[in-house]
Amino acid sequence: MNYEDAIVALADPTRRTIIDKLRGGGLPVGAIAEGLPVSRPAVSQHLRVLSDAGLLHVTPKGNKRLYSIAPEGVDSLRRYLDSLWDDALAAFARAAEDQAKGKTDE
Amino acid sequence: MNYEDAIVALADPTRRTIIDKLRGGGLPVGAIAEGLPVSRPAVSQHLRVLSDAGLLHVTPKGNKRLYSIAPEGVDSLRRYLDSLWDDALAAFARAAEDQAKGKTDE
DNA sequence: ACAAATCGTAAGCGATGACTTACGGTAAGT
DNA sequence: ACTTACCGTAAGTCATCGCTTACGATTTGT
Repeated sequence: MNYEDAIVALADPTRRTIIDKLRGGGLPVGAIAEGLPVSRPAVSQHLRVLSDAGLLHVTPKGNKRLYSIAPEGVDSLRRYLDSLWDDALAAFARAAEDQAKGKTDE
Repeated sequence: MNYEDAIVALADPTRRTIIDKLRGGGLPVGAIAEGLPVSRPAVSQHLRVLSDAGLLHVTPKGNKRLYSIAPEGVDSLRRYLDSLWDDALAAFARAAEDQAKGKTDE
């Protein structure tokens, strides 16, 4: 999906700890909220943001709702950073080369 | 450095367009602000945030100041997402396996 | 059928953040 | 030396965001 929503979603520290809790696998809302310093509705709101950003999958399981990390969402961000990484390295190499050629001014 | 500051810095759309402008190489503040819908001081503030996050290098060049992307900062975020990507894939595979084994409930 | 559990949503509040204008400071040009 | 260009910082304003409490909906258990 669009990496822009994903990066905004991951900018919040509470949402990152939620994501970290889901690294081992899917969890219902109650288990996610357990131990967190915020209320359960707050967690629900965070889960909404993460889902809208394409970072989470939701599977209704009877009474509960299982949230799990969506690999595709993570991958969209990964690809953005990879392209940024490539360009940054290329620009850095070019700058170093210019520096070696004595192009300190211009 | 710490990927947390980096992800917060990249969450802002204006800061992302600034980063995009620097993909080709270092630029002074004036050139960066040119064409942007915000004032030059606003750009300066954004550059400060990006620098503090370890995403930019600053090289004073006489009158001007050249800002360029710091590959190390981008890499810190890349590593975080790679680890998240690995865990997400593993959890996904495990969930698919459990599903195949008929563990739909429990 | 009734009670309890699980969860999402609405409304309201306080804090953070992005922006503007105004100003000061340093380097380059004449 | 004086002016101009380039840039960072301070102060203040306005919108956005994360949080809480209160409530409603749906599902499970008795």
